[in-house]
Amino acid sequence: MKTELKTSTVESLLGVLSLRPMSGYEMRQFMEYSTGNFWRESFGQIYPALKRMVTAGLVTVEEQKGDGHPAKKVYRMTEAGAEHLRGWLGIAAKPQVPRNELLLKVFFGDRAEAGAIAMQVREWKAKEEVNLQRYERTLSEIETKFAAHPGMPFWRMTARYGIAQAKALIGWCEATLEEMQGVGSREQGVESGGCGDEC
Amino acid sequence: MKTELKTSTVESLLGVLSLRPMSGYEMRQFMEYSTGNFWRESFGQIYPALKRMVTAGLVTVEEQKGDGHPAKKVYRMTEAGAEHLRGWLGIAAKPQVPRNELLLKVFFGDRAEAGAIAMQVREWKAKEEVNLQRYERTLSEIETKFAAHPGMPFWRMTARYGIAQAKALIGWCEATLEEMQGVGSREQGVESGGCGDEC
DNA sequence: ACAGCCATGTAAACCGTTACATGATTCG
DNA sequence: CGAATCATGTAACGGTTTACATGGCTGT
Repeated sequence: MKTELKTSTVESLLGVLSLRPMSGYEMRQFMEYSTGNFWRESFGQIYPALKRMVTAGLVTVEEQKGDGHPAKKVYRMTEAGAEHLRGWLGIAAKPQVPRNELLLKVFFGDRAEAGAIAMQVREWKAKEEVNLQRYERTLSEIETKFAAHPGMPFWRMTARYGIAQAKALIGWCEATLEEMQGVGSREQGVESGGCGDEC
Repeated sequence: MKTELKTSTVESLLGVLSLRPMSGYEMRQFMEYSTGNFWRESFGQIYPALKRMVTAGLVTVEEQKGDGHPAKKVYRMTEAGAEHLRGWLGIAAKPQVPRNELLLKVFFGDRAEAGAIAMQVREWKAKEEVNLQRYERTLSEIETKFAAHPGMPFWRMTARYGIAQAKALIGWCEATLEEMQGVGSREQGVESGGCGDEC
């Protein structure tokens, strides 16, 4: 029934518009502080997408000018848009190609200068600890400020996801750092990159 | 000192070549079963990158033909290549833009058909459980088959990362599913996508 | 014979960010 | 008056996947 979906820019914008009518500029701002930890769109994606969405009848536009601000185009989701969003919410998310540069560096850790990888793991741990605190603040903010909103339980779930993930990563960093104490990548000996006959 | 790095295709190939000389085809195969869970490259990236790497003096090529197989180009890392790899391993990994489509759907969960999101969380949990088992098999395989390899401790760390992550996600899925029992997205009432004045 | 793997490469399409261009308003 | 923010849009660039083109060898 649906033609193959390749990306979710349109759907993420519909999701935001399902909360209230907004301009493209506001949509980006909204995403930045709400879904910013797991989804964001840039203007280069948003404006062309909105144009297509109008053509497809998923949204309507209304220009607001002359009320003090610069001209603003307010988009409003149509019933067709709501249906499109519902349909998208019902189908499984496409699995994403995994790419984790830090893990790649860890994997080749014995090729690195001694201590180089451990330092990065420490830095990453510090960053995740900051993230964890932020997620926890976000969680309590969601619970207090949007207690009455029907979306609140779902927003809370996404915040808890961040918390669970951050905690797991911090734990992994600690275990990894402990193990790296006894390993010592390429202190001596392994000097040539020319590759002997290991493997 | 280093000119700005934009991507890590070249470095990932150097990492693989630091283990032993290989053809482009073999590099992809190797990545698929070793770093496949957090890093992979496609032929469309690999072959052009190898060409550039030869020009830059990071690797040398040697054509092997007439030994039964189709012609094969075996690449070997140079000392300059090893140095480049070491340099890259020493600098911090660029933070990646987060994109998690499932979380985006959870966030807009109250706009979905009742049960639609819960079903996806269940499916995701099942998938992560399969992953977890796979990571655990990988871990014991690494420990037994490569016990003597200097890279082993690092490979083991990446496997443990997968295990830690999978466990955290399974836990989150369970908590989320339990909570969704009491929520019930848009059973009745919220019919219009036209957006009232919530928010 | 045909499928499937080995092996290399190119071209097109797509996705996405960043920079640029423009201009109004607001606040210090 | 200048900087920051509001606001919309386009162009260029770069990264990545997918499909295509080619062909030999291996096993059933």
